[in-house]
Amino acid sequence: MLETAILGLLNSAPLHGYELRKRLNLLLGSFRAFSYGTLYPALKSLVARGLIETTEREAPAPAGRASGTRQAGAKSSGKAPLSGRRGRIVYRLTADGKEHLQTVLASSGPAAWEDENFDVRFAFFAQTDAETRIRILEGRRTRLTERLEAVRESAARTRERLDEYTLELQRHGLEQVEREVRWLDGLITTERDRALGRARDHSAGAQDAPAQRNKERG
Amino acid sequence: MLETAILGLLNSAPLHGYELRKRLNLLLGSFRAFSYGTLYPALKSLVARGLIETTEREAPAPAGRASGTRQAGAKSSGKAPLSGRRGRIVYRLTADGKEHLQTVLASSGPAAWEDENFDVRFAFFAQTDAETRIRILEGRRTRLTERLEAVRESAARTRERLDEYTLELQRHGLEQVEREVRWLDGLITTERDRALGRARDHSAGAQDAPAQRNKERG
DNA sequence: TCACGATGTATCGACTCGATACGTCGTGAC
DNA sequence: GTCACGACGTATCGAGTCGATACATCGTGA
Repeated sequence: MLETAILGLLNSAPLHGYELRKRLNLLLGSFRAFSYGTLYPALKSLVARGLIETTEREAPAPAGRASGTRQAGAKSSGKAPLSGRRGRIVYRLTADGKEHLQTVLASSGPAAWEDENFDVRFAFFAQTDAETRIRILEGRRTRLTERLEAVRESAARTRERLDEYTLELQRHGLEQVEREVRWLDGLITTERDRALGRARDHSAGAQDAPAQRNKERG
Repeated sequence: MLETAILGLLNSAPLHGYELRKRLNLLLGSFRAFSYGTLYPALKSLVARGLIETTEREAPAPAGRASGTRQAGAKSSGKAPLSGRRGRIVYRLTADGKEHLQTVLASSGPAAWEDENFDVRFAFFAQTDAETRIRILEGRRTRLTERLEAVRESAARTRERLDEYTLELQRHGLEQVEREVRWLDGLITTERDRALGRARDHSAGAQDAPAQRNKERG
């Protein structure tokens, strides 16, 4: 799923690795944080498969012996030769990459709503059509409800022999998941309303409020 | 941290791998789920370091050639020779293991409140003394507050160029962490009250209510 | 009788993280 | 002036982890 995130970000603008990682971790907020040990191999793989390409703008290396020991002395070549710091490697989507991204963003199978994928898919909902959005949200909701059920049942079978702290940990975990389900409910409702409003009456373009109208649901 | 969880569970009773994993995943609830690919190497390492030992009760292998190809034919040796299914490998804490576990449970350094350790430490709070519990809860709280601050600041610097869904994802992530902080607040309060009550007045043993009195703080 | 699922031990490949290395550049303390 | 420090920037390594899988036993029920 890192790959999808990379493609999604590069779809807006070409970026180099460092910036890519910053935006990635901003995008996913407090959910996940990818490290360079994950990012660079993924970039390499994407290049190898022709989905992205490197465009070495602002590279100070003249030609040949690119990453050699490059003797000191290039320091005096004036400051800011183009505009950036140093030879960064800027990545850009290829035509294949764009196509692949569209395919992925249009998919709404089980893979889209598993733990490790959902937040990335959600982050690019703006590039996903409404039907797919709803299907993914509903799939995610079902997935969480199932898990809730499994944990509850499993806990019911072994309740008596757990100490208070373990119990509290379980209670808190369940509560977090329940809250997540309610969050999804709000999003689904908003999406449905939007879809209906758009279909039924699209002349009065006033109530086009975005998806976070579900703030004050205690 | 898997190791601490294993030692903590084996401190109550000797267990075999399969049962250990079940309890592990019940213990950590919806937080984490360790797989066998993690569990068995960890067990092996613990045995090698002398913190746990195997006691092969209920083993059908007679002697020698223990894990050899064991020809079919042992099937007719009567059902339920002892009580269990098959030769399981039961693990048990050694004296060194008990000592090590006590040392770990008494520690309250930064390692105790990081993401990957906190829930395991919390799950064994019943075996941890009150002072350590409070220190870990407060450390965890500080950690989360710092992260909250960092994400908020980082988001403030780049707010304008994010679409509604990304924004909503961030908002939701922040809210989850805020809720976690409030949960910790409730636990810390409860722990402080308990410590005070125990010190000031320990004759009226009626109000010894456990730690989940913070349910209806919404 | 025999397929299936629960129980049980064990490993492999792929992925990810955190630490680290190496290097450039701007800034501010002294 | 210089030089330490931190931001920027690319890259890899070891350790830990997951999911899938393999293999084997046993009870149950079609």
